[in-house]
Amino acid sequence: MDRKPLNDDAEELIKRRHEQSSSSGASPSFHLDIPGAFGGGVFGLPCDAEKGSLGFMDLLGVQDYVSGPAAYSLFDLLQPPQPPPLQLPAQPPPPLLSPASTVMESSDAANQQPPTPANSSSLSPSSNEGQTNKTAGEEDGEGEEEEEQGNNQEKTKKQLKPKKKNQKRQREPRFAFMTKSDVDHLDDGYRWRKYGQKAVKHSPYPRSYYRCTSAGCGVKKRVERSSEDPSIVVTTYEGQHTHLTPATPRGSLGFSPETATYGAGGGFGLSSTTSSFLHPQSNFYQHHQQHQYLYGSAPSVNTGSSASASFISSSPSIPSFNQAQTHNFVRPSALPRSLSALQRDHGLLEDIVPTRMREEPKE
DNA sequence: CGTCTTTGACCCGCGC
DNA sequence: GCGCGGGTCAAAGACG
Repeated sequence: MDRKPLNDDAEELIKRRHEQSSSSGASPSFHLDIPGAFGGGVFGLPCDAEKGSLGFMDLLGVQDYVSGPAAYSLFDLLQPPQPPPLQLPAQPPPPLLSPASTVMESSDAANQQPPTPANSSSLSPSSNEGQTNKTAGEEDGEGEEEEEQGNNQEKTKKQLKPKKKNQKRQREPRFAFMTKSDVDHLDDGYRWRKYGQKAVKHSPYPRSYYRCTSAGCGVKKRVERSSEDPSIVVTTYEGQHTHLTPATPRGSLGFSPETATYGAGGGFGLSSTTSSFLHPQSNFYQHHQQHQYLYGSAPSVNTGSSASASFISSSPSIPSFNQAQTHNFVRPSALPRSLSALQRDHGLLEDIVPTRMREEPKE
């Protein structure tokens, strides 16, 4: 499937920005203390969405950040309180809930596409991207299915897919978040199969590649530990889940789609009922308790718990998970400050998070 | 027995 | 054109 490195247009943009602003210094890291975060919601977004004042939205904010001080694109997008999509979880719920800093793909951001919750499956960036490359089913998500079916044999040889050279492959929307944890692979409720591991150039820690095991679901995620701060795990999700719940309630959360609200938002669902979905038994829950999530953009919300997480996203899809929260979210008064951790990260973050983003927003 | 992880090889895009 | 790095495949092994 996707073979293209993280070089989407967006990414390039990001990189450019990154270069441009590569200077900076350090920014204070965000620590979001979300009280119910881990106990209550999937991503720490407890039922009270509120707490959220920052949650996902923050991410969005970041996005803007990336795109430019100009605006809160995602924010705007999300603004209209949309009915919580209760259906497809488009985005994989990152173990943490509140994304702190998100970097959206510039292209998307620019387009400001409203996140379509329901469309999770089609997360298409509706705009152009989708068509451009995705044509023949090269996509991760749906495309994969086709490939698998039809090309299995051919594939045997390993990726032979003739791809059009002219077209650059577009990657699915991606978003990354950082978590402070001892565990690399956080259980986010979905089932993932590890399909590769690679050494990361600037990091002593390898990067692991996972794919959602659900049939037809091409969501992928990469997990990498920050070289600078081994305690930080950077997880990048790519694509949107085409199924409601974790593929198989096998080990993770054994909840059914119907009950899982977390899926509602498209992944990060933070619906008010979210809390119900976390079972104390679930690994997820445990993780929350054990890990700290760093929120890059979060101004201090805080409250009680000590969870910190940073979120970075480079995809338009992200919004999807926001939606759930959309109705409750509050526009962060302040842009994401900076992710100290991110700044240091040289791995995925580099690709995904523009330096600028990591820095303090300067106006 | 089925599923998942590990691991080496291969392919691709990009920079030089 | 070449080399590098990233991403993916798939066989083999490990595990429950």
